[in-house]
Amino acid sequence: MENNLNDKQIQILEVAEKLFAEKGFDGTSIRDISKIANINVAMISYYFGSKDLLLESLIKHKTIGLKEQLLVLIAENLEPVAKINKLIELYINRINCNRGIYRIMHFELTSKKNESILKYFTELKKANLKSVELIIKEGQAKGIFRKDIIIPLITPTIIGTFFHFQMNKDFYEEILDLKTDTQYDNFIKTDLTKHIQQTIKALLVYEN
Amino acid sequence: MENNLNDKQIQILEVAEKLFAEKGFDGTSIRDISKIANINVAMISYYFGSKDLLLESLIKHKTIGLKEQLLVLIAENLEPVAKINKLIELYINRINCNRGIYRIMHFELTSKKNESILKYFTELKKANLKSVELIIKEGQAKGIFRKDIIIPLITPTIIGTFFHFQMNKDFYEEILDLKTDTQYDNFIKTDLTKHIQQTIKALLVYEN
DNA sequence: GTTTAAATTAAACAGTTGTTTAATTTTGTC
DNA sequence: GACAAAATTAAACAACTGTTTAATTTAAAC
Repeated sequence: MENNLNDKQIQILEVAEKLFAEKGFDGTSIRDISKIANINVAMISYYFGSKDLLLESLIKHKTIGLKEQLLVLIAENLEPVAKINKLIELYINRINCNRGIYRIMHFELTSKKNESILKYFTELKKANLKSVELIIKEGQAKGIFRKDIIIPLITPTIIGTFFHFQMNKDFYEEILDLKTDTQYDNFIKTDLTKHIQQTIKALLVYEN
Repeated sequence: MENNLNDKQIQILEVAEKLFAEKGFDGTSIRDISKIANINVAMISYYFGSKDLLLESLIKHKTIGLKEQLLVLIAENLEPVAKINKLIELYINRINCNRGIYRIMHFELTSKKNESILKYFTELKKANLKSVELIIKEGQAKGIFRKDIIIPLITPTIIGTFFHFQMNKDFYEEILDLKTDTQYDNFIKTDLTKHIQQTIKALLVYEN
């Protein structure tokens, strides 16, 4: 919760995020980090206490603000479908801008059983789920969305689709002929986002 | 491709899969493996050459047969929707039975740039995509499926949804009140599978 | 300018890592 | 039972791991 991070600490976190995302938490040594960040190894222990606590700081540093973003969205006066679409955009954009950390969150946190950070995550996920629930129930009350839906399974479809795509970046770049990073980013922002929105809409509104 | 693995080698792979899935590739030492598998450390190098080659053997050992399974499915005489549903079931079942290895595939293989194994995977994915393509185009030809769909994005939705769910097992167990492993497995086999099938069907058949 | 705290450093620490060695045991073949 | 190949072992290897130490430099406060 504390934000007392100086520039040097943030710089270290930046490097750590990049390396953790590239090579995994265990695959990255604090000497790797210190070398690229151009600092002494001891500085990491000095600032963060340990490698584990460094990860904890990193995650907290990168996830603050998400809850607020969701609350703003919910308060907006939008049609249910438009609201869901905006939620999807928000998720994709958020994850896309913080590729590194979200990847770490998925991969490392299932094995690492750091009690403190695990609780933090559960709370984050619960808040997310509550937001999605609110939006969908609003749509259901208005008679626009189906009612035979398991709401907690909506998020896996949104985030899971995006994640699987990101996870297989090289493959989809080849298959979809996305030659540059800009093309790839564009595809995410237009086609992939639309695909997910279309999917969720079809699922929610579909009437047989 | 070679199947000349004796019982002891397979036993080692079994243990390795379990540990890699639990603690990651880098998080698992060959001593961890040898201890649990009740063998000498040197046996791993003796049988597989190195830790990297052990992973390679493991992956190849666990993915043989997938391509054939898909070909059988395609040849079946089924309605397009039924075929897609069966494809989804096949994916989920396959991944569910090999949780460990699929998790490794996603997390480790993006960082490890083992040329040989990466090529193997690309080929596997291409074969998968081709199968999906065949089924969907069949449905399109019959006028049942929409034609404005980016087919390569179907797989991410199927597998991504499932994966994200698996990745957050503890969370969903709590949220959905799944108290035992049997309940959890049951939920996957019924509700989650149905959710994904419903999602894909809505996406493919939906007419606005 | 002196004093005090913070920042930074190189070196050392004790474990662990993947791998190799060389010796020994087990197994199969004749 | 003798021989050769395969399997198994304990020990050693050098490199790397996260962390701590104690000394030194820098910055801030007075």
